[in-house]
Amino acid sequence: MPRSDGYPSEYAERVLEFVRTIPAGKVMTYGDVAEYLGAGSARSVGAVMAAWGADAPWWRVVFADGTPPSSRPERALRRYTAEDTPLLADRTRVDLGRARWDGRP
DNA sequence: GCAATGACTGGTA
DNA sequence: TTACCAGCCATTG
Repeated sequence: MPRSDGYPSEYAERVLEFVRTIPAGKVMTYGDVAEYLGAGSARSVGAVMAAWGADAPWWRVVFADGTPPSSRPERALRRYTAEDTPLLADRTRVDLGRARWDGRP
């Protein structure tokens, strides 16, 4: 949910900008985003995604175990199929061993 | 400004 | 394996 003033904080903008740089077929964990960003924490990144993630590829940011966030996991799984993101055998979690982005082009 | 909230994580049992 | 816990910090009321 956006701020009542309708404008994201500077921190939120940085998070969203970085998430948009994650290439299709790759993912990062909340903790990774915070680390590469050099600010905040996994929890705070989650807060930003919950508030502003709708305008970003939120399905490319997952829990540390590869589980996609939100109350709409089916939406995320559909994206992974479309982007050829590697999944685990159960097809409910991302295979972080192969899909985790190192942050380098 | 303070307290509660949560799309987090790693440790412990 | 699952369940629970303390620490974490931007956001909200």
